[in-house]
Amino acid sequence: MNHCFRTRVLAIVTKIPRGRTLTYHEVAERAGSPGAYRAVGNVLNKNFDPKIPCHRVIRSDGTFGGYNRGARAKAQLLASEKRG
DNA sequence: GAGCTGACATGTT
DNA sequence: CAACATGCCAGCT
Repeated sequence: MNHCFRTRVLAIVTKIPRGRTLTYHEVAERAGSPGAYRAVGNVLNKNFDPKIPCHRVIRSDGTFGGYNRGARAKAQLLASEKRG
C-alpha cells in the first residue's frame, strides 16, 4: 500500500473477489496510476505467487490476455469462477 | 545510473 | 472489420 507500484498492484489483485474480473486499466487506476496499465502487466508477469489471482486481470477489450501459467489456464479459471 | 523489456491501450491505415 | 504503428509507465538487467 505504501510501497512501490508493484506492491499496490499485487495487493489490489489479491483483493479481487471470486467471479470478479478487473482490467489492467482498472488495476492501474486503483494502484494510483491509470496510465501505468503497462507496468501492471509487467508486475504480474514477474509475479509467480499463487497467492495472487492474476488470472482475474484481463484486458480492456474483454479478452483474457496472457498468463504466466498459460493463457489457457487463465481462461479455464475465469470460466470456472464465473460459473461458480 | 542508463537502457531494455513487456500479460496493454488508443489511433490510424 | 482487421492489422500495424506509436505512446505510456514501472520493473528488471
